[in-house]
Amino acid sequence: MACYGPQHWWPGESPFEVMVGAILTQQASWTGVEKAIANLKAANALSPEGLRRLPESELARLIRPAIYHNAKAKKLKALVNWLGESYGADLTRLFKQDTQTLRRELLSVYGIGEETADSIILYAAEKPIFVIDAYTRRIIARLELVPDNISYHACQSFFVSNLPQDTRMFNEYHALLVQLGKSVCRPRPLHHECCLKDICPTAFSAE
DNA sequence: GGCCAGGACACCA
DNA sequence: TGGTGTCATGGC
Repeated sequence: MACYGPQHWWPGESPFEVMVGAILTQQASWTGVEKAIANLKAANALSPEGLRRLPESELARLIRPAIYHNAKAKKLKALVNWLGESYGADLTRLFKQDTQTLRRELLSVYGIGEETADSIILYAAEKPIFVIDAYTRRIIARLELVPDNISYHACQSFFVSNLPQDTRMFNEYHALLVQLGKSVCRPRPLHHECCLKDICPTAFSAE
């Protein structure tokens, strides 16, 4: 359990940094995302206003290590423009809405899909919602807890119905799933699942 | 040199 | 509505 202890996942220094990271990490490794965020910080542009005043081409150049830089520059521009126009770039105003309203709002923004929206809600707004990513799907499919072709919503419901509604729990559980998912990529036995059972045994008793 | 990583969107049948 | 193409870096 020690090696899978508290993961301190999503190392963003601010909610806005988490939001930017959530978009940059789409189909990308975190190492590239870290470099892109470092570039934004160095350019003093890691803020809603900072990104808004940055030309899209320059923004794309700065986030180049995160791959798909042109597409993601467009998405980040859409995010900060929406934030400015709808919430005066005030994240407190955005996050004080109830979870489902916040989710609908985020999903209306170009470039934010279900996983990205849920990541923002959990890690930036710190509201209890379960993030379903490729690793999570891979693991529960391997464990035959759900059908292979399960939808995002159904997969999310599986965890929500079996876990306490606790932000820290969802945060830690998701982090552990990603760590486990990386292990599952290699031909390694699934004894790691004991870590997840340790946190919430009920999730694994429901088959 | 090839594969793949913490997705989302546009387009088409 | 579901399947497919596109985006397009960097580490291993």
